[in-house]
Amino acid sequence: MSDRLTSRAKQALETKKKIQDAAFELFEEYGYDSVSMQEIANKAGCSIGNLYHYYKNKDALVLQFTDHVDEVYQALENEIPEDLDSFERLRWFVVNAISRSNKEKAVSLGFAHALKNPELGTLNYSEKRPYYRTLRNMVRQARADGHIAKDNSSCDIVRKILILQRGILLEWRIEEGAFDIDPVIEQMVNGLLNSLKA
Amino acid sequence: MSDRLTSRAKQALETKKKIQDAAFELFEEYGYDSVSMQEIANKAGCSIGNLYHYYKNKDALVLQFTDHVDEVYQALENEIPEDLDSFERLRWFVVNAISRSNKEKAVSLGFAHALKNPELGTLNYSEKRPYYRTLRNMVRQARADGHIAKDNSSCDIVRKILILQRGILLEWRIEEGAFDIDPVIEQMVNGLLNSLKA
Amino acid sequence: MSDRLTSRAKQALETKKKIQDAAFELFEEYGYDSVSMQEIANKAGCSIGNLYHYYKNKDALVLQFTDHVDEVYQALENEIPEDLDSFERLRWFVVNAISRSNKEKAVSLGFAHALKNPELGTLNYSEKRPYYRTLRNMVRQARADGHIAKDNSSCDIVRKILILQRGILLEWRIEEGAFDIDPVIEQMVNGLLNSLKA
Amino acid sequence: MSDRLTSRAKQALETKKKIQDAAFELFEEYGYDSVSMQEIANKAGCSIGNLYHYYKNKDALVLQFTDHVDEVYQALENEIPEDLDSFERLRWFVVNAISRSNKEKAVSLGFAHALKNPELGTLNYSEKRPYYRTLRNMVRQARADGHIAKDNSSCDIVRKILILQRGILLEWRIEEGAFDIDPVIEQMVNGLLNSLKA
DNA sequence: GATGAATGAGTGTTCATTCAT
DNA sequence: GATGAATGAACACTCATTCAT
Repeated sequence: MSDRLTSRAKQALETKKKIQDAAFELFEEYGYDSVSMQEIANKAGCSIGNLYHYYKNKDALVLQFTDHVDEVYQALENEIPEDLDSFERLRWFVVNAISRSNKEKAVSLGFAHALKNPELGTLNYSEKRPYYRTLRNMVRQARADGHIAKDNSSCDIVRKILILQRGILLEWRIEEGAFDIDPVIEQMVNGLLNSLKA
Repeated sequence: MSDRLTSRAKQALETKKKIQDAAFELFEEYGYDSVSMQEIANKAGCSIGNLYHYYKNKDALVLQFTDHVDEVYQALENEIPEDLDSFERLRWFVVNAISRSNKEKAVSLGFAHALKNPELGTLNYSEKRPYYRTLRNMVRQARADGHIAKDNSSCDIVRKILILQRGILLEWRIEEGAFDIDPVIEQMVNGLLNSLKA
Repeated sequence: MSDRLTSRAKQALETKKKIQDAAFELFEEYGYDSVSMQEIANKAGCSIGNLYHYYKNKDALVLQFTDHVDEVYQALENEIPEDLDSFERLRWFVVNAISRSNKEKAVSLGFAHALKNPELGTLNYSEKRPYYRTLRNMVRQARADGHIAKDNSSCDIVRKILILQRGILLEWRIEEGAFDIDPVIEQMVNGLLNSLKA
Repeated sequence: MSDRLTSRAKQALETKKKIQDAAFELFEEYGYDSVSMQEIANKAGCSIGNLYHYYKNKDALVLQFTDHVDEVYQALENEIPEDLDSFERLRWFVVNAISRSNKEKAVSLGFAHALKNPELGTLNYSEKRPYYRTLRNMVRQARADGHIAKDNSSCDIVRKILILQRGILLEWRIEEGAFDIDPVIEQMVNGLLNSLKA
């Protein structure tokens, strides 16, 4: 009996995974709006009804990706090399956050989704979003430590970093990856942060 | 007789204007995809059929805005102060192009539309787009005149400028205009161009 | 004054002719259903409103062609050579009626229209339609004169003639004129009439 | 369990049948173009959406009928009595093909559809259409066996047969079945074939 | 005589979602 | 757990027709 349940549970997990993957790939290729639940079901090899067994609605399907976004950044925060000063920590974090935004399926899909659905406010600045809070704290620390000129408010600096990040990700989407992204990130982040230096 | 004709023509122009305005405002607020022809007709105070009397289809309604985009930039090119050197010309043009992108209905709606419909490739880099060509020529000139370090290719520089422009416009859209955009443009463009200096 | 009216009247006739021709050519090429009033107006070089000035509605536009159909047959009746006996008169009339059906724009368009709009009953047999009456009278006469076997009712014979006529016209439409129609008419009519001979 | 599945499947089949019948009857009565999907749904007693669950689009609804046309003729070919000579085989086949064209829903609806949509070329002569190929082969055989006068090419003969077939079917449609079709078929086919005899 | 702006019901089609099985 | 039949509102778009000018 328990064996059977286990195999059931296993199958359920597998099905959920299949749906997840199918949805991700289709959203990635055609965009949220252009993919129908039927198509996801077909690709996942299950019925429409089953889709709704695992996800309340279509939005829930895409939210599972965007929900991981903050986890990605939080993981990154823990990877910051210990021996850097607050300014170098900020530089390291920003460069790697942008780079990873681009490499992590979850983040890049979340970004694409947010672009197409601005009314959801997914990208809006909010002190509650862990990523924004982290960024702001790091900027504040660097500023407090005298690395950054005082005529730049931390709020403005965070905004400029976000502008850079989004500009790069957007360009990457537009040009469909037709350039070498890491040097561009490095150069532009350095350009920005150096221009803020005390 | 001529008065009568005029009054008919006038009314027609007014109706077209009403449709134009209604479409623009609805697209601006809810995005192209989320606005139906019925809603535009309602807001314009006319029938759906009349919408199609003036515009071949929904796309034609949005294209009337986006088609003017390059004209806006071309007009700007003619406004560049005469007495600047090639580097200052570039700086002036980029700062004002971004600023105007944001103020001109046509450009900002075109940008929003392009974000939602990346498959149209409206924003893709192409030597044929006058704006991109102008930008590239100005960068080349500044580079040829020795204002820009040779380790930056003009292609890369144009890309970085576009990244900045799009990042700023996107942030402005996301935050719904909740910050002072002109200083941000000025500072970030300066930051970028200074970092490229020879 | 009378000159002006005359020129007005002339212009009116010309406009009507233009509309007629435009409608005919478009119906001929694309079929009644696929041609819109707007397209006819464009081709005729006038406004939609003017179309309705001359014709009550779209049906009236096509009916002007079909209304001429009976005139065509009646004209033909008067052309029958005088010196033939009643059987030969019938043969002559049927052969020429079919041939002319195919050559006269009015008839061939009327036929096409009737095929596409069977619900109008345009082709239905009716003692009132002059063509059918003429045909029937000629058959009766030939039968009365002993040229036709009595086991064929005139009603049946008329039907067989119509079957032949319509079959040929239809084939001609289907194959878009890709065969020599007159010999086919001659041979098939002869084949039919000979098989009816007393 | 299997009962339950069966009942679901049964119901689905019934619904599909209902849609099929509703579509057929409406197309038959009013013609393809004049029947809307809404009307079919109403008559079938289901929603429009469900129509599209079973059929990709309106065309698919009519094609299910017309697609079977050649099968009907092929089945007929296999029914030809064995002991006939090539001329009698031809006569048998033609008489029965016409008769069956009229009795088989598929063929008669296909014919009606083709009449209304000549641009589709459904009825056009083509060596690829099995029915035309069969007909041609039988004519050739009869001709080779000396049953048919050499001054008639097989191509011409096939055309004449088709003219007869279509003329009869068309007349039957026009007169809405108001005559006894089988004797007419028999007599006219005999009349034609006898007139071709060597 | 002539214009064309305006109407609005109608078309085929899509799709997220529900629910009986 | 899983199915897929069923829903129906919504969409972009068409077009014969009217009527003020």
